[in-house]
Amino acid sequence: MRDEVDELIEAWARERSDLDLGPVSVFSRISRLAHHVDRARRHAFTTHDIESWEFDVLAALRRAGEPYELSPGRLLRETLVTSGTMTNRVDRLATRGLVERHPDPTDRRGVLVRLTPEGKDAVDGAFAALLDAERELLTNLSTDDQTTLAGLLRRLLVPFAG
Amino acid sequence: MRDEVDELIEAWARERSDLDLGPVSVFSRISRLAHHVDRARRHAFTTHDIESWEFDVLAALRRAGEPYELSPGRLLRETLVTSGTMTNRVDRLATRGLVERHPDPTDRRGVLVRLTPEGKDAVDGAFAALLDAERELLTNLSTDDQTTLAGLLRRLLVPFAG
DNA sequence: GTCGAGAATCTTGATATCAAGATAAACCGA
DNA sequence: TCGGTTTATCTTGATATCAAGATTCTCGAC
Repeated sequence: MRDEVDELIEAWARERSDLDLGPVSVFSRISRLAHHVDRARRHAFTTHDIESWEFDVLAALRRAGEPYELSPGRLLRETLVTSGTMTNRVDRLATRGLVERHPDPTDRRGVLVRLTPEGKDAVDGAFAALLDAERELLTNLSTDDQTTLAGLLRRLLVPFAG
Repeated sequence: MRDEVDELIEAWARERSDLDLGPVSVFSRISRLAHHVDRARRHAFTTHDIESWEFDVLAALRRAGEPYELSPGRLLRETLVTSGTMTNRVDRLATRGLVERHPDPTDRRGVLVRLTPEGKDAVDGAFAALLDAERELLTNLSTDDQTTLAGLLRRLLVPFAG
């Protein structure tokens, strides 16, 4: 079965038979998959009246466990955005009542962002919907294939750790 | 070897042992890899005074082959952006002299975007740099592993074709 | 031929993001 | 305890993107 990237690579091969296009077969697929999955995710969240960026923040707080509290700095490292973006996100989530800002008792420069009960309900509902949608996308792969794939992706991701 | 997503999944498992987190192990890695690769790509392009979005458009024209000409509609489907975005991109590339707009002789609604010689040089140089950078990221994988990975990713991507 | 549905492109307005800089507090060596 | 460096957060200004709508043209049915 052919995909969009097969065509892309054939086109390149016609024009530049001198190049090794191996990297393209991996990274073009990763980029394009990320784009499509992003759309699917956004769609899964519409039912739950939540946006992808909101989920990313709420989920980081949720999986941190009780008392569902992290600093903005920690949140921006978890979600791969810049500090300005995180300030803006927390502002808007606080306006919606899904998180609250509290002063960090151990560091007067610091702030702790805490999930409200409403935020916890929202993220739990959205996460269930997200898992359902993503499972749907995996139907073409056996459980073993999924494990293999996750393992190979991990090996690409390790160098970016920390 | 552990990666960022292993920690993310362990955190979720601590909080929600009732959920099957299989999909996360695949799609979280794909999203995060896309983000990191995007940064690496941007960095590879800085030397060539070109931006990622510029490369995406120029590359689509380049691999189309002589006369390096595609419609805006075709370009936006290749690069997964909306029509407003493509209008803006072509405007800026034309200002830089890397592409030219020509009327489509067979359809008076239509336009053809054509690569200039400067645009061709720019994209060929940038592509070489991109392949080098991406090859670097693949050093942890054998050729066989890369083939396996590309094959598994293809099976995820096929449903999005068309 | 004419009309209406659909297609191709561009325009507009709103928005989220980033990079760089500002501010304030903690830390640490002398 | 003082001063300089680092850390944490927020602010600012510029920019790229998207969604929705406007415009212009094509094409087939009748």
